[in-house]
Amino acid sequence: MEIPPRYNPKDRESKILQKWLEGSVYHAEKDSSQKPFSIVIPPPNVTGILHMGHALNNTIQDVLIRYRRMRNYQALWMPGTDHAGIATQNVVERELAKEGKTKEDIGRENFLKRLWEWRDKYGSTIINQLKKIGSSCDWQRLRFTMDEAYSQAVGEVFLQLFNQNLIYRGNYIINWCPRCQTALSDEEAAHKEVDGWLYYLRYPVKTKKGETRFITVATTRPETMLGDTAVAINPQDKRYSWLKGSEVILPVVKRSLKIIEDKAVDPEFGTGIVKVTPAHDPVDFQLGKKHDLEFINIMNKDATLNKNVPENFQGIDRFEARAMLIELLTQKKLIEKKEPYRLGAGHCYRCNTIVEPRISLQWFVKMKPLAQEAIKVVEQDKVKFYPSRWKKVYLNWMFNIQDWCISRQIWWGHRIPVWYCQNCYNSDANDRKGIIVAKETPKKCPDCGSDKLSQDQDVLDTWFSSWLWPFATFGWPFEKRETRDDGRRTKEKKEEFDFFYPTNTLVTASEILFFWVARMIMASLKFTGEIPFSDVIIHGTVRDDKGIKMSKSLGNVIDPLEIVDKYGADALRFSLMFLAASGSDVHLSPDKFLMGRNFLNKIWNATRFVFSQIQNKKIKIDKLDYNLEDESDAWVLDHLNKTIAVCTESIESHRIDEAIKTAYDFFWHYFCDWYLEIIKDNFSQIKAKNSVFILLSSLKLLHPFTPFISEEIFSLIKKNSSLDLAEFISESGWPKEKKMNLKPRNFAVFAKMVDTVDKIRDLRGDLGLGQQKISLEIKTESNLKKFWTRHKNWFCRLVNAESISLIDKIDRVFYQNKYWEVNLKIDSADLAKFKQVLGKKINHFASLIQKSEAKLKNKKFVKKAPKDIVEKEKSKQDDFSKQLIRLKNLKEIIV
RNA sequence: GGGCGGUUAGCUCAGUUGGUUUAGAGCGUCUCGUUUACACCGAGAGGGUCGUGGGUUCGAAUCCUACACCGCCCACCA
Repeated sequence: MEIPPRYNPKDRESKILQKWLEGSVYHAEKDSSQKPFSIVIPPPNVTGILHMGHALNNTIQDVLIRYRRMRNYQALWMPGTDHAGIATQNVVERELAKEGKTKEDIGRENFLKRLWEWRDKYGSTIINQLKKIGSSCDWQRLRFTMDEAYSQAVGEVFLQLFNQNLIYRGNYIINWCPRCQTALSDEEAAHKEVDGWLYYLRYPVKTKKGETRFITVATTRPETMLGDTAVAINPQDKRYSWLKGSEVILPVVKRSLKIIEDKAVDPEFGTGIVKVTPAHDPVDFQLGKKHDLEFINIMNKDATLNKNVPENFQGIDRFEARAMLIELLTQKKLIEKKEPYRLGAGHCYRCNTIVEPRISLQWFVKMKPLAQEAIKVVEQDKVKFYPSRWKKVYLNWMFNIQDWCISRQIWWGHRIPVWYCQNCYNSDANDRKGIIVAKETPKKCPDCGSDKLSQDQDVLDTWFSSWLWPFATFGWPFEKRETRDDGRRTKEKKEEFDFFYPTNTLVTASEILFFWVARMIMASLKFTGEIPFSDVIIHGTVRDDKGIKMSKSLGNVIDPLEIVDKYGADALRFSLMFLAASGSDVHLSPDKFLMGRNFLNKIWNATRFVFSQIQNKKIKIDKLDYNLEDESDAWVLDHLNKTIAVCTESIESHRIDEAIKTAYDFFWHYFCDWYLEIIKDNFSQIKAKNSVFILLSSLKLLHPFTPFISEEIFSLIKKNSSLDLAEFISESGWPKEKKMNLKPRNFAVFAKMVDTVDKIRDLRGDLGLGQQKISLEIKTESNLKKFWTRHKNWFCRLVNAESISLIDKIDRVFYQNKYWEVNLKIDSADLAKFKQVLGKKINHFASLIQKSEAKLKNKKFVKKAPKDIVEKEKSKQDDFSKQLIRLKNLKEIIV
């Protein structure tokens, strides 16, 4: 067997991936003999291209899934993509624009055709990328939110909610994106601070006595004044009591404004008088409803001003109109002043355009009734968040939940399953007459019998389909059809659903806690009567090395696929998991991935070493076993056992970074740096088998994190041994602690030996010995002499010594512990330097002793602290004193 | 305005219920090393009054409190 000295992931990963996919290793099915474990993927947008956030999110899920799979669960990771209404439509619209066309030019039907074509061509891009980074989803189950079966679920949910009066249609103020030309939910209009101005406008007033006075109102959006229908003051505000009975005239428009009083007006802010624009401000909208004001919509869909404003403003964009107005009002001396002001403005989460509050006829879901149960399950920890602080955030949002605007004025998505009777439907009426909600196209209006029906033009918010993801992906609802569109019978599907659902863990970023996680909990409880998942892991945001969120528009992204290309998917995954402490943000720079690459190379070379030795010595590895030849075997096994325990416990408690750090540390710093170094010149058959055992155990521990290299080496071991191994490492089981009769004293003594190596190496440095060979004199108790003889060879090699003599009388002690004292015999040394070091150490120990003494002299400490702590302190002090004496002696002798 | 998180070595971060840590890791810096697994390596060094001030305690990086700075989320101050 020829193993090259460098691991080259590029060659191997694609082949391994191929093998996995062909072997259907990641397909899970109902199997009553096994326990289920399931995760649904947060479906990436079909338009998605893998970014670091995806890599982080999916690697965490993959670690959990691979771990469970190895623990012999039926581990199902349900994959799929989201149709991403606005985002996808935008992409195809841009494509059309390149051809000089708009979607209106080609019509709805053709446009949808284009969208499906686009999806078929590019929609699997991100899926292939997920495969490339090793995501072990059950790819046979790939779902899409606009699949036929999935769409059935969406329709069913709309119907149920409508029938239960939880969906209604009405004219309300919503967030309107003038660029996407659709309504948005509150969550989709991200509030961001914007530098702007607070303008103080003067409105003329005709008082009861017929005088003309002025009032001043403050606004950040002067153009909305064209839609003003009132001014409001606080009823307590005596300054303006004179206003009652006067007439306020809206400048430019010359409309008479109502004067209303409302507690909502803060007398402290601005001038204490508010201009009220009921059709273009959420607060004013409420005021308008309350005080029965006139609602004047002044904007078109694209935020140009409409025919309800004076002619010279019609067709002008809102911001241009603002500038024009300011100029005009300035001329008329109707602007008192302007102040710089930071205001919060909603931005479209798809295109970042400032949204416009606008009244329009939309569909809404009543959320309060849905929230009740979803609050309970989280309060009672039936659904748990990791880290737990998100619980509060979730609950706070739930308590203040607002109704959800679900209609979107776009074409790509689930068409709203509503038909209006052209004969008897009246959109202004507050009843449901002439509204037909159905899953199939209805023929006649049930109210009047007319056959003139027209379907709602809008589609549903994308999240209205993704909130069903944990159960709709399994084929819910089950009652309605005999067979599913994938040919499987409904009964089978239902059984499978019962087996895997509720799912176990959801892994997601905090950004979609409200968009998605909260809504899934509500939908699942409502429609399946169960929680969708019991654990929610919320990971951090991926940032660059300056701490700025990675985003394409800022140009500070690191492309995960580039990292895969350069260093391999394993390196990408390893570094991400190593750096991602639970819940905290991940700061990345390209060099962070070197850590992963280097580690892979280390694994590779450890394997190379073990197998080259096995080959050279013609050792046959025919059985996977572990034997204690000497203390080194016990010592390293003990560490392996601890590593397995910690790793397992860490993954179970969602502390993934800790798991990988522990495995890494063991492999590199115990197995490679010590065990392999120790056995190098004593590579016996037992040691060979032990090495293979440890290697295999380590690979299994690492497999969830670095699946490719562990699979590769696993099959390499399989090929080059007579071991009876499973075909894939994922089928070979999770490592168990190997119980052996390990005598504690044996590895305690051995551990001291390891420590002695460290200390002698330090001394070599302190003495400035360079490459000088030394010889050692060791004084130890007689029953440890055999022990020393046994380990002499490797010990000399690791400290660069020629010989060790075991003596009974020692005249100089460079190092001591409770088992032995060591003298270094040297030809020459840098004594000045050493003296300095000794001085430093003497001071160090002196101060430690002082601290320790102070503690022990403190009667309260001795009295109140637990006994073992006090004992420990005493022995510490004892040890320090011994060291101090030794160092002082040494200093005297050596000088 | 409310809430949350952070502040530990030059950088990025661990440090789980206060005492086995004489505050650790990775990267970077410096020194030494090419002894046939690995220079994508090995051996070592330097570097921290754990944001600041109080408090609780025998004992605080760890718990409480106030403050400072940084970041995030929510909210209808026009």
